[in-house]
Amino acid sequence: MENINEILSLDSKENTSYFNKGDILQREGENCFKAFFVKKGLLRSYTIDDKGKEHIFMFASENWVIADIESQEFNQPAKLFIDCVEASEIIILDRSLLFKSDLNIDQLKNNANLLSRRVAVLQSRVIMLMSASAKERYELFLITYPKIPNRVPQRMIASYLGITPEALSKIRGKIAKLK
Amino acid sequence: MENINEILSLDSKENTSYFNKGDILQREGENCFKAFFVKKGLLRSYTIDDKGKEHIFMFASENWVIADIESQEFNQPAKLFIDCVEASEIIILDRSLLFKSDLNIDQLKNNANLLSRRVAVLQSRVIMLMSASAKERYELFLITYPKIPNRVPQRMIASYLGITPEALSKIRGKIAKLK
DNA sequence: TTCATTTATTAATCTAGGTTAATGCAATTG
DNA sequence: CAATTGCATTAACCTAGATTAATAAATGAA
Repeated sequence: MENINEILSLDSKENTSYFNKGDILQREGENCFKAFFVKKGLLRSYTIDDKGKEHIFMFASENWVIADIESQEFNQPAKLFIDCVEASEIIILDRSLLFKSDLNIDQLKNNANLLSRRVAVLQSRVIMLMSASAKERYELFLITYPKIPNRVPQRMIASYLGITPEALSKIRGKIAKLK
Repeated sequence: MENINEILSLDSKENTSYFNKGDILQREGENCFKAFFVKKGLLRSYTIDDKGKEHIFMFASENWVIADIESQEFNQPAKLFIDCVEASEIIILDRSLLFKSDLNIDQLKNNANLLSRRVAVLQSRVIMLMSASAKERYELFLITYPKIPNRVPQRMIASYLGITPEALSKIRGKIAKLK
């Protein structure tokens, strides 16, 4: 198998793995050379801090790739857990594919585009976290990812926004009252 | 001029621009197709929110590239200001260089590496903003970027950390007292 | 179906960090 | 040089969101 595009374009079930809701694909502390392409379902990546609190870094639904790029980039054990929010069909990719020597120009350009898009998304996330209130972040989340709220529990959205479920509930109450 | 590596490897002064402290290289709302490679000096990128408050997204010192990748990626006018914290020598690059059709494999791989590194840095920034206290973020900043604090005013570090100068001053007071 | 677990909501407190404001010091500028 | 402007610090007060806790509804397992 030569590259990501080839792998993903294959429609065979041979390279697809099937997971149940709650299955853990990657744990903190493990070696991590894998990326996970979501054919169907919904994954999330998250840290658990010293107080045992989860912080969701990212959701990945259909046609997204999720991975602990920071740990891979610096050759460290995983910082992120990755697990299934829904039963999911996943293609497991090896990170080395991104840098394999036999990739052609188009494949490399495609990789650069994927990474560029990811930088863009993270840039806007950092700016939001620094400059917007919890209510503003929630409202932007609803606009940016309108399908996610129907698929994940409230408390995970709160975790993604960097607030507690209680705070999100209060915000939702306030928004509902205004309408 | 064919690609970034070639441009940067040239030691001529022809492709270098010279700026003074405070000079603005990019303003919010402008078209932005440029990236700025820092040969010497220190740049920063930042937003200004609706209350007029600055939020520093990134510093770039020697050998780093700074750009508003989000706006470029989504073909939007710039969200970020970019200006000089110190007098600086800058090579101005066009974004299209990243995707030019005549780039060779090694150049493309180099681009992918740069982007990958950037994703990694942003991942850790997001996780810190979500899960660490202001004091923890400050202490990590000192470890991660030990040379920056000597070159920028306190208030810019506060802005990078997502807190006010007053809060940072209080934190520094507390740390100093413990020693 | 029943029982247990997870989830969402509400309310009473608490606190990290924001806001405002005053002071003393650099650093620029004319 | 004086004079203005910008910066760091301190302190009094304020607030968004955290914490804790109690309840009720939804989900899921046996």
